[in-house]
Parts: sequence; C-alpha cells; structure tokens
Amino acid sequence: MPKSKRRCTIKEVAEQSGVSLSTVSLVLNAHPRISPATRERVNATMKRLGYQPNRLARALAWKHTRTLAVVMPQLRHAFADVYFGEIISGIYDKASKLGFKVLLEIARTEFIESQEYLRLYDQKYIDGMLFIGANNKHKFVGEFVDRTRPFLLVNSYSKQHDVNYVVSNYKYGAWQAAQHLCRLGHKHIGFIGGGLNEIQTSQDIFESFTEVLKPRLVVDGWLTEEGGMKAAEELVNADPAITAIFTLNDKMALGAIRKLTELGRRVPQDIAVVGFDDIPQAAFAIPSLTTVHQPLYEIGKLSCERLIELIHRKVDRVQEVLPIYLTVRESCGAKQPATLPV
Amino acid sequence: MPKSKRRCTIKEVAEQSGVSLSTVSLVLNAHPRISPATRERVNATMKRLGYQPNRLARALAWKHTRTLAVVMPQLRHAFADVYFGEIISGIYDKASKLGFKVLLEIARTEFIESQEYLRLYDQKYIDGMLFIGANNKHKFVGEFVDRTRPFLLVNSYSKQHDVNYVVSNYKYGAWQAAQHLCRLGHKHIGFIGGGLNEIQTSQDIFESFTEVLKPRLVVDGWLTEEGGMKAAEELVNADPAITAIFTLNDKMALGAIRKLTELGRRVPQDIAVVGFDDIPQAAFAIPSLTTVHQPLYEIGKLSCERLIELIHRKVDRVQEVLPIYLTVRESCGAKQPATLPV
DNA sequence: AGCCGTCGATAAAGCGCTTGATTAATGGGT
DNA sequence: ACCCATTAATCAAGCGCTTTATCGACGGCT
Repeated sequence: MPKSKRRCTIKEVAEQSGVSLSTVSLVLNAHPRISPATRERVNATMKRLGYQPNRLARALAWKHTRTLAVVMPQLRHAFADVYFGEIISGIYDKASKLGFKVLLEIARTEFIESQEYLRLYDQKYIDGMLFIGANNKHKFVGEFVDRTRPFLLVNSYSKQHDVNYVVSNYKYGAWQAAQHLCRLGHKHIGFIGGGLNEIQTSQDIFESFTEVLKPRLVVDGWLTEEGGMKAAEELVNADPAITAIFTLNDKMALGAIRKLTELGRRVPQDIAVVGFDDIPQAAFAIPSLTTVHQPLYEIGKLSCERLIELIHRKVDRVQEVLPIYLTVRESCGAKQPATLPV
Repeated sequence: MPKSKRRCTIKEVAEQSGVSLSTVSLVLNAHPRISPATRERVNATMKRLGYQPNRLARALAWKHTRTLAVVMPQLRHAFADVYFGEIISGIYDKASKLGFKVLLEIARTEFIESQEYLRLYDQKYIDGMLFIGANNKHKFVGEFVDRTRPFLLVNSYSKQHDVNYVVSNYKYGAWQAAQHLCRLGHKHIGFIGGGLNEIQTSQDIFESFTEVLKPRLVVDGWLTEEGGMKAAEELVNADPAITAIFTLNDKMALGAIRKLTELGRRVPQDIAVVGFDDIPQAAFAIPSLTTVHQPLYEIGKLSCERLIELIHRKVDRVQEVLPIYLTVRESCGAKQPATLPV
C-alpha cells in the first residue's frame, strides 16, 4: 500500500532497502556509480513506499529551484486578454516539457515598489523571469542590464535598457499592412494608435507604417474596444474623406468597426479597416478582420526556451526577432465577404 | 552597500550584529521574547546587508510552502479565454494579499496520468490547489474527497464526488433568462448547448431553463464561436419558426449572431439571442448581448480565500453558491439598440 | 544574604536531501 | 601471493533556517 504512510523520507527508503541514505540519493539522481542491481532494488522500495522526494530539500541543496516567474503588467483584469493567454500557454508548455514550474505574477505597483521582482530571485522562489507586455514606464527593467539574474522580455524590447528579449518583427508587420493598403489605392488614412509614448513596439509600428503611408490623422484608442469606437468616430468626423483606418491592435479595430457600422459607414465598402495581432475574434468579426498575425504561442515557447538557456548559461544574451505576416480577410475589401450584411 | 555581497545568510547577519544565529531567526519571525533593543539592532544590520531570507530553507523547516496551484483544463490554447482570465485574476489578487504565491498548471493528460496533481502536494510544491473548469471526465477529482489535501473547485462542482467548491448559481441564472424570454412572449425557442454530458453546470442550466420554457430543438455548439455558428444554422433550418435562441455561453451566442446575420435574419427583430457568462465582448457585439452575468473575478477571490482557510484549517469544508443576474442588452429585443445596422 | 521567578538570549537538534572525500571490495597483472 | 587500479557503496559535512529546551543574569522578596 503506497498510500499507507503519508510522510516518507529518503531515510526510510534507505532502511527498507538496506542501503545507506546517500545511496538512495544517488539513485534518485541517476548517478552512474550505482550498480544496476541496487539501483533496481532501491527503485522498487521507492515505488513500494510511494516515496516522493521533497523538492524543498533538493532545491535547498542544489541552490536552484527549477521554477520561473511569468510577470505581466496590471491591466484591467490582467489575464482577461487572449494576447497574454496565448503567450502564457506557449510558455507553460515549454516550461513543463523542460521540467520547470511557472509562477504567476502581476506587475502592480506594490510588486515594483517593494522590489518583489528581485526578491523572487534572492529568496529563491525562481531561477528566471519572463516579462510580458513591458513598456517605457517599467523602469525596473533597467535593473536587469547587468544580466546577473536571468531575465527576458517577451514580445517587447527596450531601447533604453540593453536586456534580453524575443520579439516579433513589428516593423515588418506594419510595413506589410501599409503596403497592402497602398496597393488597394488608399490615400486618406486614419491611424488609431495606443501607447505610442510608452510602448516601443507601438512606436515601431507607427514609424514603419508612416514611412510607407502618411496618415491624415492620428488618434489614440487606448488599445481597447471602447477606445477604438471613440477613435473611429473622431476620425470620420474630423475628416470624412478617409477611406481606410489602421489600428495598432485588433481590439481597437473591432471597436472601430462597430462604431463605423453604427454611424452607417459600411466596412469595407466605405472604409477599410486593418488591425494588428490576429486575435481569435478577428476571424469571427463581421466583417472578418484583415490583420497582422502574431505567432503568440510560438513566441511564448521560444521565450521560455531561451530563458532556460540563460539559466543554464548555455547563452548569455538573447535578442531575437521573429518574422510576422499580414492575414488578409474581409475588412480591407481585398477579399469578398462570405455574405454582406443586409 | 546592500548590493555588495550577493549571497548573505542568517549567519552573517548574526555575526555582524553580535548576536546568535537563533536570535536573528527569532526577530525574523517577530518572536515576542526578543528585546526591542536587539530587535532594532538586528533589523538594522539586515537592512544594511540587504539580507533576504531563503524561503526554501524556511519552507523546509516550516513544512509548508505558502504557494498554491491554479489548474485549468486543457483548452485549445488554454489561457486564451477571458473566462479563465477573470477568475485567475481574482485568485492572484487575493493570494498575494494573503502572502501566497500562485503556480500555474494545465490539466493535460500527462498531468493527470502521472498523478502530478498529487505530487504537487507530496513534493512540497504547494499547500493547496484550485481547479477551474472541472467536468465529469476529470475523474481524478474523486481523489480529493478525503479532504486530506486542501482542494477546491472554482465555479464548478461535482455530483459524483463530495469535494469543496465555490460556484455561481447557474440554475437561478438560467431561470432568469428563461423567464425573461417568456415574458417577451417567445414560445418557439432554440437551445444551443455544449458539454451537456460532461459539465455539471451546463446540465444545471439546461434543466433549469427547460423547467420554465421547453425548447423546440436542442443542438450542441461545442461552447465555441464556430460551434455557435453551425448550431444557429441548424436551428433555423430545422425549424424556421423559432423566434429566440438561448446559448450556454456567450462565445456561442456571438457565433450564432454572426451566422444569423449572414443568413439574413436580423437580431433581435427576427430572432432574439440570449447568452451566458457576460464576457467583455458581450457588451461590444452588434447587437450587444443580453446575457447572464457571472462575477468571475469575485468568484476567483472567494475561492482563493476559502482555499487558504482550508489550508489553515479554519474550515474543513466549503460548498458555496453565489447569486448571479441577467443583464439585459440589445440582443433580446427588450432594449432599443443604439443604432440599427443598415 | 539567599532564593526564586522572569526575561532575553543561546545551543543544538532538526527539516530532507546532495555530494566530494573516503573506504571497502573486487579482480587483473606480474 | 601481493599490489594497484577499479568499481560500488558509505561518511559526513553541508544547504539556510526554525524552534524547543536550556542557561545566565537580574531584581524583588523574605
């Protein structure tokens, strides 16, 4: 009955199998200097006793924890966003494949002011940290430039601080979107931004887009549906001649489409809309949304893999840029909608 | 310079402040038998040295970890769903307020078959576990009936296994939705289900709804947007006379609305649609969705609070049901839409 | 002056596991 | 037979902190 005795330590296993305590430890760690015979015997009694090594004790001796933290910024209700969900999902899958546990953290002010982001390492909660959704306001990122603690930005990067990151090629994505709109003949463009002053990748999109196509008007949509609605209204009121709107993310694009529809503007016939991210709803919107697809799940996986390489000192610096591509659907007018709304 | 020496243990603090090692430990734990004078002195040198207690060592001695696991079922890309996001957000906030860390887990087959859900406790990763999104297929839940390990189902419960849970009053929610449709005069109802055989709360909704209003037709929408689209099409094809559709969740409702629109059926003029959950997009859909609001964030907070009470043995059983309410918007036709789509 | 009760601090025995140094046993070579 | 190189298992010293029992000193009391 493995379940009979709850707490069962390495010592009991040793006694029960007639070997020393250290021998048990050695088989636990698959040490080569143990003969197959005793290895077998010890393994058997471990199974019989239902022995489970105490990982606190192991970690204490090892001096590392095999867990990493995923920290994300404080959003309305932080996790309520597919953007983060996809990334975290990728991180988790890779982490558990590599035998790591993942701890969840939210970068609320208390987390930052109390320097919890350092204490997590120093108190031996984690071996490394992944930060999703960093922006210029997150000054604490600068404390990782010395690369003393394994740390990596996920799908963002910093111009001020030379830290590790894995990021998709926002500039190239924006370039494609602009090119596409350009080819469709659009000249009067409205741009709905968000976080242009704080988020490096938002700046990149803006810069890259405007290099190809100069927008008539730029308004802030706060990266939310509501903001997208407001921004779209501003745009068409301020300049009724615009024929296309580009938004920094899909949520705003979806909001914009809703508002335009309410205002009697047909999308894409009257106004084309192009988003960024390719969140799942983009494909189900009416009309479906043309947008730049980000391989979020893959980014999560890769980030995790690289972080663990940093932890193991296989590498000591990672700054990787992944390619991304435009996904053409109905909202830009280049593709025939399945059925036009009446 | 607190940063000068990286690794700094309790021993150094003891030496530097001229007291014994155990004294330092006692002030660390705010033991009353320490004089204010030495407490002050020790605290000062701790600050000076930038000392951080090693929580592995502490946990090893304490025999508990002050961390809990949040486990969720394996979905397409598990976290990519606001439903879970809101709940986790609530859990995190409460947990960190109470000094607990949260570990993320996904109940994929490997997690279950290797009994990782038990090892997490036995190997001292966690003190307790929160399971979101349980269904009848998750047989391992039965292993927690002995209440030997703190465990709690979040917004679900089980009829087969007597385990702890915090759940919203699905039956009452469904009753309200049915009543509402009834008062609006609908008689020919289509019901889009999902997980009716596996998910207890889905069954509850179905039962409670049909007690008030007998649906003409019941089809499965797999709880997804795509499924909702398919199901809606089936429904109107099979019985063109139906005037209202109720769906088990908002994602399906949104899919249904899209499909109905494509088919030239106006919502709500031709067909009313009512959903369940009140996900953020529900308010931004065209038309906005009438749905039963679930206080997901609050459920997360409460679940976490109760779990920690279980851990501390303040309680030894929790089975709580929270009230929920219908939110009336445009899609049921009871409320004038802001602007009708052309 | 002697005794006892308190209070504040310390000693020491863990918590459960790791690991380099050490010892014991084995077999091959001469 | 003896020595040495291998191989296999054990010893023992940690890893960094907790906690109970113990000890010493001090002051009040008779």
